[in-house]
This record gives sequence, C-alpha cells and structure tokens, in this order.
Amino acid sequence: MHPSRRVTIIDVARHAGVSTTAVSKVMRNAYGASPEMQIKVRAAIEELGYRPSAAARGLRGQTYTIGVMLPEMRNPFFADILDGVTEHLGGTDYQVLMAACCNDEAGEVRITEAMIDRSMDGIILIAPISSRRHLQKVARAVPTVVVGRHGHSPDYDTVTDDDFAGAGLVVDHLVALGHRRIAHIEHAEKNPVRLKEMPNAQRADGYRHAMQAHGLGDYIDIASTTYTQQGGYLGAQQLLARPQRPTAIFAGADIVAMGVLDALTEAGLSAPQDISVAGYDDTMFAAFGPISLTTVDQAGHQMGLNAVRLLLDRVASRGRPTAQIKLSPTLITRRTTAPIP
Amino acid sequence: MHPSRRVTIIDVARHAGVSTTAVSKVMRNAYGASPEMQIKVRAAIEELGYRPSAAARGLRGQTYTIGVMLPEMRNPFFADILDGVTEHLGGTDYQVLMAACCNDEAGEVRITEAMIDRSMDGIILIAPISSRRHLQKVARAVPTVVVGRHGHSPDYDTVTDDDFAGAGLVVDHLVALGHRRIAHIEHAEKNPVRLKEMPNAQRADGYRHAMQAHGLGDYIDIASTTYTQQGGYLGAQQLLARPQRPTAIFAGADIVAMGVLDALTEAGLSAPQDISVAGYDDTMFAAFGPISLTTVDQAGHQMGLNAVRLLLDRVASRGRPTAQIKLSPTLITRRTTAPIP
DNA sequence: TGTGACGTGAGTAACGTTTTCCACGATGTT
DNA sequence: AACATCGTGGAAAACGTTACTCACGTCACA
Repeated sequence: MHPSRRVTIIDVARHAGVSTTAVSKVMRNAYGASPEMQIKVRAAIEELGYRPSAAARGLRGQTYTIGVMLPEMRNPFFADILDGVTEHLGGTDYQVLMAACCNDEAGEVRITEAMIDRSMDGIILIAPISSRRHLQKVARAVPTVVVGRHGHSPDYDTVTDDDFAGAGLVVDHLVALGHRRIAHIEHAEKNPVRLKEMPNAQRADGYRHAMQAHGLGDYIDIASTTYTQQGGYLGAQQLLARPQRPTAIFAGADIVAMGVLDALTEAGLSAPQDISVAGYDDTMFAAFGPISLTTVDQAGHQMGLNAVRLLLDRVASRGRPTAQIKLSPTLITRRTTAPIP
Repeated sequence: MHPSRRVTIIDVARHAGVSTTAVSKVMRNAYGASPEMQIKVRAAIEELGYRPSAAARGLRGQTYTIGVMLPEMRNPFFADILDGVTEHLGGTDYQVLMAACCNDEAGEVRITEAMIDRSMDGIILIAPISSRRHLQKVARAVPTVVVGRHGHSPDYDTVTDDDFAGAGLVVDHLVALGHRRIAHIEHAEKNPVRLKEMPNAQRADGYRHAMQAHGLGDYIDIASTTYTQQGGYLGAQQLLARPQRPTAIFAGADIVAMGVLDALTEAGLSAPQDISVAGYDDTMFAAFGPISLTTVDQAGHQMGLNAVRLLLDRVASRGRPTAQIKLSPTLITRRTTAPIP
C-alpha cells in the first residue's frame, strides 16, 4: 500500500475553492476571514482531515511547540511541574515536548541547542546547572523560563520555590518537637555562582539561619554530600559517627532522606523512635505508608502553571521586562518526625 | 540588542566559497564531497557556529528527532527504558523528545498526531492503550516501535517483556516459600483486543497458569481493580475481607503493591509477618529500605536499547518485515516475602 | 581518438507554510 | 460627485534545507 501523500494546505484550498492564504488565516484564527469563509474552510479541513506541518510552519511562523528540559526523570517532583504545564496548555494548540538530561552540563547544552534548532516557540528549563552565560545565550535565542533556580536575569523569567523559608519550616517543626541537635545533609557545591542560585544552597542557608534564630547556632551540623540516595546514606553515616549524635536529620531532598533511612536501618535504628528524619519535595514515595516521610511540599503544580503562563506571555511580547515569581512551600507532617525521646 | 539572525547554510557556503549543496553534503556525511571540500566546509561551520534548522530539514529530509510517548511520568520504570534509548542515541545526531500522556486514548491520539505533524523520523510508543487501528495508522505515517504491548502487526515492530513468564516467577517463588493461598490483583480490562495485548492481562494469565501448574487451581483468587496505588488499596481490602484470607498477595505492579501495603498497615497487619506481598516492575522505590519489595525486574534498559535499534533499522529500510522482541524478566527477592508463618 | 564511466561540484526546483503586499468593491464622509 | 476608509480575499515572495539533474574534467579502454 502507498503511504499516501499527506494532505497539505493546497489540497484544502483547492477543495474549498479559496486561496491558501485564506486557509492559513482560518487555521490561525487570524484577522481577515469572513464568517462564511471560516465555515467553508473548516468544512474542507474536516473533510480532508488536514493537519498543518509543523516543520513548514516553523520555517515562517510558530511551531506551537514548547520544550521542557528536566534534569532527570526519576524525581516525581518534576512530574508535578509538568502536570501544571500541560494542564494549562491543554486547551491551546501548543504541544509540550520534554527532554531529560543527564545532570551534566554538556547534556544540557546539547538539549537546549536541540530545542533551539527545532525552532520551539519557548522553552522551560527546570533546575538547570549550566553556566549563567549559557542560559543567557539560550534565552536570547528563544523565550525562556527558568524554574527552580534563584537569581534573575534581564533575559529570562524565573519561577522558584522559597527554599530558604522551606528549610525554616522544617527546623521550626523539629524545634517545636523539642529537638536541638538538628543536623542537615546538603548537596556539596563549589561553583560560586551556582552556590547563590541553586536551591540546595538556599536550603542549607535557610537551615543555618533558622537554627540561629532559635538560638541553636552551636548545634549547626552539616554533612556535605550529594542530592542522591547514596548521598543520603553516606551523609547519615557521617552524622551517626559524631561523638554527640543528632536527634533529628533534615535531608535536603526526599531522595536523600531515603538514603538516610537506609543507613538508620543498617545501624539498627529507626525513625522516629531513635532519630527524626525530614525530607524536602514531597515526592510521591514520601506518602507511601511504610515510609510516611515528613517533608516540604513545593507546589510543583503551581510552579508549572506559573512558568507556562510567563512563557506564553513572553512569546506574545518578547520585549517586556523579566519577572521573578517565588512561591511559598508548606510543611507536610508525617510519621518520621516525633517529639524527642 | 538585536537577536542577530541565525547563521544559515547560505552563510556557510559563502564563507567557504562553495555551494550550499556542498555544505549540505558535508553536514550529512553524504556521498560526493572530496576530503579537501570537507575540511574547508567544516572549518567554515566551526567558525560561524552554524547549526542546521530542523524545521527546514524536515521539509525535505529528516529531522533527526525521535519521539517517545510515555503513558505517565511517575513510574520510574519508564525512565529505565528512556535511559536505554538515549544511551544508544548518544553518539548519533538524533535527539530524543518525549511526551507524557494522561493515560487516556484521546491524549495518546493528540500526542501521536503531534509527533507526526512535527515530522519526527521515528517514534517509540510505550505501553500505548490506543486501538490497534490507531496504532496502525500512526505506524503507516512514520516508522514506529511499540514497547510493552503484546501482539504483532505488519506495520510496527514490538519489544516486550515476557509478562506471562514473569508472573510465573512470582508464583514459583511464593509456592517455594510454602504459600498456597496466593491472590492476585489485576488491572480490570474489558476491551477484548487489549485483553490479549496488554501486559496486565498477560500477567494475570501467567498467574493463573502457574497456579494450575502447581496444582493450586482451587486457590486462584483475583481482585480486579486498576494499576494504581488506589487500586492496590481497594484490591487488598477486598482480599482481606475473604472468609479465608490469602497468605500472599501478588500485585500486578509495584505501585499497586504500595497500595496493598497501605491497606495492610491500616488493618494492623504487616508484610511479610502476616502476609507476603510481591510487586512487578522493580521500580526505584521498591528498593528503598523501609519498603524493600519483592518484585520482578523487566530489564527496561534492554527494552529501550532494542526499541531504538529496531527503530533506526526501520528508518533505514522501511520495507523490511516487522520483528517482535521478547525479553526475559528476573525475580528480585527482597523483604516483603517470607515463608508462610 | 572516440567512448563510456566516474568523481566532483554547482544550479535549481521542490518541501508546506506564513507574511507582505495589493486589488477590489462597498460604505461612509465631505 | 469625488474621495478616504474598511473589510475581504488572493498573488507571490520568503523561510532554510535537501534531492535531482546536469556539466565538466579525468581516466581507462578499445
């Protein structure tokens, strides 16, 4: 069987007895098409099952495609953001396409360039680790919104969670339960720019600040590893080996908390009987019965919603000054934290 | 500042003092370019930082884009498949773009059409629920590989896990531990075609068959709900209400097992002391210390690898007969299953 | 010395849209 | 009655690439 040539705008125009210009106008709801024309054309489109080629469109106008770059696929928190994005785009002609990157800078460059090459109308970068320089370059080529990375730029909008405040919520909660020796596991970061802009650094700062605010400056104790399960495991081992063991561990991310729980189990301890444990992100598994992790909800859905709103806004008017949206996190209390024994 | 017009193939040609045809040939490593020509052109490309426009390419030739459709983003098993895909594509010019769907047929249609509209070179559909008719239609428009759905077609290749055998592994394991009352929670399916093709149905069949092979036909007990946490919760409640309670529950998916564990906790029971629980998929959280779920590893990485291999193969020679690859699952024994008390 | 094949490169016509004009008739205004 | 304005629709020129075709020189062979 033949793969039967695709229906083009020319076929539709011929079938409706009008010009291709007219069909194009109707497709885009553009100005200059009378109601009768609209009806005639829409009928022809329907009848022939016409769908415009995005490639051809991209050559002149828009592609109606929004790109989303994720640092990884396994953190369900990103799925929440995505949900916010797609939900808001559901009624429109836009389509979201994602690319997951390997958490390294080269991968991010590859993906962003691929999205620019494919003339996407706009892109959303989630927690990018690339240099500022690269982000600027991308943002100048195509409307861009950066999610989950602090700091602002004249070229792209940002949507972040108030990580500083979120860390404070956790400390407040633990202090209210009577804890004083509250330790933190952070993601080690050396690059000075990223140190300012990445959420992990803000969480560590928020932790320090809140501890001091409670007069617990002397109990500040931080293990520097990575935001991975392995990092949580190693960090907890470090903390458990202290001469004075902490009574609570605030892990910078839920996945880190999983590693902490592993280390506790291995040491014959359990949460919250021996040590309270809190995470950050409110990922799907934090809610599972056997885990039931106290954590911080970042309102990923809201972040996605705001990101795409800003993006469409910028697509419409590229000149407008950039905006920074900061959302407030909320504490989710579950069963891994309890009053000090 | 001006967004400075993109560098085009014409700029490169002019800069190198050759024709655009020559540049195009070099870009694609096509036949008919002498070594000196190659060097000259590559130098110009480098110097100008030229990157071809995928939109323009798509209008005539390839877009070097592979689309992957996922039923959802929260199941980390799909991330394994993706890893296999991107790894194999790492060295090539191809770029993977994903779209996550809402687990409904309309969403799948929207995504597949969007991918066709964007003239992707090939698409990989992961566990699609669409009608066969739609799959065929898609596959005729663009090279397609279907992953995680049984049944074969003259139009698309398939890569699946041997779900029937995988279910058998679980039953064998539980029987070896002394269990006889082994219940199963399946995803209810009415559509007769999907009943044959979807993995969930195969798992249920494998369960039945294995039970009978062990002479336990009388103990076959199935709760029909859905492959969700909620479905697991409800299914477990049904099973716990039986006059003769099962001693083991085989959930058709890890996420279902999470719901089962929730229901057990609520009923004051625990695994494996009171009831053994097994899942399917070996998702990330199955490995978490506090959960430690016995499950079946589907070798997602291998599935992705094979899928993309088949796809590139088909892109190269669209005519070849379709292939069906079936991979073997392995049992991962953890702490939610134990000898019968 | 023709003749055919081959390797190399260029010219040009697509590919399917959108955009920028411009023409035309109707309508309103002086 | 002359003239600007407006609404409508079409012609044609982009957009940046690849595929097709052809010309030219070189080489091998009869």
